[in-house]
Amino acid sequence: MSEEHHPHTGHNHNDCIESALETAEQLCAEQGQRLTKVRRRALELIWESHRPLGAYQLLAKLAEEGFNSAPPTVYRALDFLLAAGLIHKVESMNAFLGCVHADKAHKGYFLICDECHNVMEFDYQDIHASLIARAAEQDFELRSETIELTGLCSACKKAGASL
Amino acid sequence: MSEEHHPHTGHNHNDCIESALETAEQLCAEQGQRLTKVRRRALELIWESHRPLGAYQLLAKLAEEGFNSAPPTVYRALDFLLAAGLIHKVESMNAFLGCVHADKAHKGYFLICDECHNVMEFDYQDIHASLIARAAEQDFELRSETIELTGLCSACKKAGASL
DNA sequence: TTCAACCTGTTATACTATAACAAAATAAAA
DNA sequence: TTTTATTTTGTTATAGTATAACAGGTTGAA
Repeated sequence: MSEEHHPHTGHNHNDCIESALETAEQLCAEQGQRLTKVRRRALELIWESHRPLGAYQLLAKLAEEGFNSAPPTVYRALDFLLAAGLIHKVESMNAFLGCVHADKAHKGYFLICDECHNVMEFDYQDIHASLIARAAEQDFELRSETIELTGLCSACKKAGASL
Repeated sequence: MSEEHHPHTGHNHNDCIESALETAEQLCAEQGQRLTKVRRRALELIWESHRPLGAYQLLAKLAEEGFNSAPPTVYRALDFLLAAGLIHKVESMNAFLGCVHADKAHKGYFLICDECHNVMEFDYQDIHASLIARAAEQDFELRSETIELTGLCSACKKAGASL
């Protein structure tokens, strides 16, 4: 596979994928979870995509490689990866994204570009704290947070301005 | 219709519905938008439900009342109401909820109970400001926010504790 | 009244996700 | 090592969510 540079951050995405997979192996080993072939490959394919990947897109890729091509195959793999905290689901897109902080418990907050559909994950303690405080005022016990912000990313803003 | 009291806030929900409908009429009139029969009734049915209502649940209710019962009917009404800011979509539930502040532009932030599936809308300027600031740091121009928090509401927490 | 814009009817289909049960693989116990 | 229990995968079917495309009707303005 050739080196790829992520359009927005300019990092080497291959390194990302590798390190994500290593982390996943470790994490599963520690917790006695099995990162089977299909689960591992699903995670890798999700990471190889710069954008969130839909379940059926993933299914098609897996099918090309000889994996079973019925929906339950991919949804099971996704359920496993979600439960293990290795990926996130972007609810507003019905799509899945590699989690950049799989090694520590965290919530996924996303910036989603309307133009290029790239997604940046960010993690912010101050926002998290505000949300918890807000919920507590209503006597609400917070369990999970879906924070998905859409708009224009830096690159697309520049591209739009130059038209 | 009999008086109903909202399970969580104890308010008279009928008053809510009435005032929501009035606001909707006004808003549409001001903006030269047509609140047609099916749109009006859809909005009313969404308000009559204490919980977010799925598109096909809404479709069934409309069909019972003699409206056309094909999916585009309900999705068109929903699209209109969403665009007018009269309802919100709860992405993590694929369901729709009356907007409590239709008269002023705002983002919908939700507390969703895992047990009873009731949803509370809240509106918080400090969180909004934090999110904008966070996005700006990434040179990201914010357009819309999806904030959906799940957990246990006050009532269900008490019910659970007494088991 | 004629036109243009908008709204609705209708059929078909695409996309997203899960139920239910059978078969195979793996891990642990005997 | 054989048996047993548990987990994972295969397979078929179906449920649930959403839109495309085009025809027909309504509304309001020119």
